[in-house]
Amino acid sequence: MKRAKQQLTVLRALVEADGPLSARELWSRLSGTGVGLATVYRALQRGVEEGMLESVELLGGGVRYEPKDREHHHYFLCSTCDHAFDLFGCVEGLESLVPDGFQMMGHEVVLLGTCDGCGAAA
Amino acid sequence: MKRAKQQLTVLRALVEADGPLSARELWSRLSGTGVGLATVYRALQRGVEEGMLESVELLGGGVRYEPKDREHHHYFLCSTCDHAFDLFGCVEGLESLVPDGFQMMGHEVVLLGTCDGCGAAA
DNA sequence: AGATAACTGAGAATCGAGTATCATCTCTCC
DNA sequence: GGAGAGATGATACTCGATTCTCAGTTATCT
Repeated sequence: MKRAKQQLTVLRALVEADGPLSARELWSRLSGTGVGLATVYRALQRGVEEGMLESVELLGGGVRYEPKDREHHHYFLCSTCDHAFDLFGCVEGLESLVPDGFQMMGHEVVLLGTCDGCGAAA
Repeated sequence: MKRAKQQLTVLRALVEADGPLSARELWSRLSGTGVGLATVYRALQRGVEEGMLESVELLGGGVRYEPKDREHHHYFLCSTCDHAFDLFGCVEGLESLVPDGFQMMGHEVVLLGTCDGCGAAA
């Protein structure tokens, strides 16, 4: 097995994904390449430090990572396979929800349901 | 210290809160009453089993609990004090984000920023 | 009062996510 | 070819959240 550019392997997998991936999720996609979990974490941490990646937190706990160059977007979280998909576009009317005295700095929208693959299989 | 209805004490604190609380958050609000952390967890678990409570997961990891009888609502998460506040009202246009083949069963909206107290103090 | 079952608090045990360590490997530069 | 720096994989470790265990407490019923 080749050793050297494992971190690139990790970043490439992230760029090719259709949504943010958790460290474990990424690792399981790379099983077969022999990349260690520690290397995945190292690559992610370094990607964030260097500004190429950003971490996102959705419902369900874990932190996920994706390339930083994507425009503003939200996520669809499949309750069956637990995978998060990017959704481009945004919603209106959020400001009207903010109570007096509160300062809104950002927002997060997550749609829940079943994805293409899981819905078809069910 | 009286022993008997500690579980009720826990549930009452949850009903009086202005948003969902995590087990720890709830426990710290009950410090002074002598309620143990295990009792808080037991009360929460039991409340969920009996259908009085529901657990919600927001960004930031932890699970929070709130009474189940509240109407559809969303949350404002204060990045300073990390407390979640209920927001009543909802947003439009979510369906347009759903990709073909995906089935949306629900959605979650979280506004991020600083709450009344934290914003005023800053 | 006495018996019994449910409840409780404290702390130990468990679990998963993420980090640190270390010996080995690979690349680069002489 | 050899030395040194950085990268790597396996694994031990840390940390926080949650659950389990157990002995003592309290409520209920008689």
